[in-house]
Amino acid sequence: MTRTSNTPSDIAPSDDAAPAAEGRPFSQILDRLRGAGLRPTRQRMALAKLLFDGGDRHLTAEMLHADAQSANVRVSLATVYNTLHQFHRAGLLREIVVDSQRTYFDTNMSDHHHFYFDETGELSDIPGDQVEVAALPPVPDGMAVSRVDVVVRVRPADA
Amino acid sequence: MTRTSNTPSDIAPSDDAAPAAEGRPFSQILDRLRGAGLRPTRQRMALAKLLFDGGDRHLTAEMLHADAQSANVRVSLATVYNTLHQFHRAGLLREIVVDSQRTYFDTNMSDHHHFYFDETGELSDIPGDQVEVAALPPVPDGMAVSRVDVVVRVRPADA
DNA sequence: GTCAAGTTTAGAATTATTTTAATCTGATGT
DNA sequence: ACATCAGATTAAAATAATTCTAAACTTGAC
Ligand SMILES: [Mn+2]
Ligand SMILES: [Mn+2]
Ligand SMILES: [Zn+2]
Ligand SMILES: [Zn+2]
Repeated sequence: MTRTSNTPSDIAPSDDAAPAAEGRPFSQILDRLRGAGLRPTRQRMALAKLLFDGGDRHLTAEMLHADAQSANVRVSLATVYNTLHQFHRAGLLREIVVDSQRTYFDTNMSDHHHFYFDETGELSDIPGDQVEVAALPPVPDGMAVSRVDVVVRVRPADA
Repeated sequence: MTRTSNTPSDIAPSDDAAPAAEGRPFSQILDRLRGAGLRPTRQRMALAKLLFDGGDRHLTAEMLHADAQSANVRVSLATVYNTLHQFHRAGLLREIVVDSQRTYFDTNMSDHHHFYFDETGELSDIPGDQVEVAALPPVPDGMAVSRVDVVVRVRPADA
């Protein structure tokens, strides 16, 4: 039992023998970070947990930061930004541009597109197979497509 | 000849009998502004000219402001922003989001999509008929599609 | 020409994000 | 366990795009 100090004991101020309301996949997250060459620090672990534990999410740095505070995780906003970008580079998150003035990160890495609700600034997924982008024109010389984004902007239908 | 002071005489410091190198469509622009319920002020006329005189363009407020300065048109950046948004509301310009941190305006109002060159931050048009977005999923209840944007992100092919 | 409403603008304010530089922590070697 | 240091976190300052404020100017109508 050579445990140095790896155990993330204070990720949330819960009892030691927590009721496992949501918290098994520690090793999963750990592996994910390790696999990405990122040290599993307290804050990265906590953020990863918040990000990946509950289904697909679209969020901004501010939102994740708020989430963290709610969960009694102490992280600076700067770290949230750092972490989001690192996760993005590591291929764990997608960055979505639908609104200048707000950068969204998407935990859903599968091939898909988005509805964007202009009013509320919210995003929702459109499964990749429900949109068909047919017949792309030839890509400019020496260039390669890195991604095709389809954004369906919607607003409340009037009357 | 009841001309009060409508003649935009100092849009550029050129001779009075200019060689017409590029400058006929004054009435066109005038009508466009009037039609949009916007007073044809010196700065709006000048900006409209810069915007609509030479083919399709994708530009930011800063870019247009620089353009104006080059053309010896004195406009504040605030006015450029105001004007771009007014033109947009009036349906003379399209606003494109491809890069948080930069708002592009597009003088091409026809139905079309875009290539986005991540490296350089440039945009180029893809004619509407060269992309087919087939099979959109049902739009969420009470919502109506206001626009479908397809952005093909490209980058230099490596090797 | 007069006047009100609409415009322009300098400069301050806001907001999202990045940078700085100092401090801390995790991993490794002993 | 202990030292060590590259890598991580952070408070605070800096940046950059955009918007706001309020005062000064134009426009269009009468
Ligand atoms: Mn954000
Ligand atoms: Mn801009
Ligand atoms: Zn998504
Ligand atoms: Zn365009």
